Amino acid sequence: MSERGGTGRVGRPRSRGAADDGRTPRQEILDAAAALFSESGFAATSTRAIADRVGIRQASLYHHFAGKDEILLELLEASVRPTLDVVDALRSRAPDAAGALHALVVVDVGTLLAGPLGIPALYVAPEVQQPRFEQFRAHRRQLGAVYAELVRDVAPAGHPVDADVLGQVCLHLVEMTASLPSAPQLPEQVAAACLGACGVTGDQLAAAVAGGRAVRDALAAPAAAGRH
Amino acid sequence: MSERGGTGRVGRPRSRGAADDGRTPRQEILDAAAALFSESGFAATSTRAIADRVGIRQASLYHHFAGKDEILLELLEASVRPTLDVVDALRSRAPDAAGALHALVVVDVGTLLAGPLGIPALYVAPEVQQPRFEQFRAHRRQLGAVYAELVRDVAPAGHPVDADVLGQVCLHLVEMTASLPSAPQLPEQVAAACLGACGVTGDQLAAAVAGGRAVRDALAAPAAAGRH
DNA sequence: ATTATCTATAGATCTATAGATAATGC
DNA sequence: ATTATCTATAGATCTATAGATAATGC
Repeated sequence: MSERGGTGRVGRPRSRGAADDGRTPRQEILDAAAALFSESGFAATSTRAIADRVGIRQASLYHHFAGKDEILLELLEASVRPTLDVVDALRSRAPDAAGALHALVVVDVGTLLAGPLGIPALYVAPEVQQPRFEQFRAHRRQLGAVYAELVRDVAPAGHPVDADVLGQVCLHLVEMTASLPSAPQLPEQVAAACLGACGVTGDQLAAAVAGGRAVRDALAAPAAAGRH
Repeated sequence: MSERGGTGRVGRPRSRGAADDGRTPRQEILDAAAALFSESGFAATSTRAIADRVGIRQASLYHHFAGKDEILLELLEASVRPTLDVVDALRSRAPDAAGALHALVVVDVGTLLAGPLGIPALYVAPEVQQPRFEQFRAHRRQLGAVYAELVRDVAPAGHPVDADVLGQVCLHLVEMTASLPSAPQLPEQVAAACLGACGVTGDQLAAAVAGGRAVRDALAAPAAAGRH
């Protein structure tokens, strides 16, 4: 519908010609910034470096973003939004808390592994704790609250770890996964580690794995129908 | 032996008089830098800000450190050195791998909680992954190797999480603890979570807790004697 | 003489704005 | 007319060095 006129695109051409995949300039900037933030850190990455990597001039960034903060904020939000979008459907379809926790971890890890791998490492960076990124942190807290609730129902009575601590533990384990060397079934492994931390191992763990798989299967098909 | 002359100290006095605790200027700088790095991040903290906090001029930092990198490197090293120093004695006194892992986690978490709480969050920061901090990363890897070995002997056959993954999991859990709100018995809680992730819960966990405590008790007294 | 600080500053950034330019769209 | 880019640049940093200064130590 928009690909009418042919080759040309609106606006002054770039001096270094645009290497054209389908990405919008905005997406090119996000990709370049994600790579550089992961390599060098947010504060150490200049707007100049981002623009160079995209192949535009430094000032041209400001046509697409108000500043560096806005770029990082969008990268952070993009890393939690897909999981938050699916969390209600997931919980409503789960047979029990352990199945829900397993499925949530698998989905969340999968989402993070699908995005730029360096982003979750920035969640705990001091920069991101500052007020200018409060919007992202509120979303992450929202996700953390879900982990906390599930964990409370999963941990057996007498388990020597507080529910609050376990919630944080699961959240962090999920987020650190993107920094790990890739391993087969990584999302499932991390889910098993989380359940273990909550005191669920052996046969109970096997049951939770099955429950988690069922939830994800249930999500795959009817979710699309439910959206209509 | 050095406190002879009385009140005065060598060198030109500070313009804002030195608020004298026992700390050396070098330690004052480390403390100020740790606080600022934790609040704002390494790259975002200027040498000016550090100097201001200490109460000296920016240029005076360079009398004590070659640059900002050296300050961070020392903070990082100070956070792993105590645990590395004790790890051999700890392993040799442990009844089994589970007891050793429990004791190691408790000691390591305790060490990190005793230092500036923001430092472990910097371990995963992109800046610290760069070659200039290789010395610290080598030490952290050394500690990580110990976790990996212990975990290999702790996890029961058929546990669905790879030993490599578990080693990283334990290391990260230990390190994230310093960012948690304080909770009673936090080091022991984290140790229990690590053992759980390795598939050890219930009675086996209780045994490991007892083993871990025995190791730490054994370390407390004879270690001092053994050093003579 | 030695030490720890100071003042001053060069050179290298880095961010964000103002305004020009070269395309397409109507 | 609208859009996406460009060029140019002001103003604000920030790091690291050079050299002066004000203490103590011998």
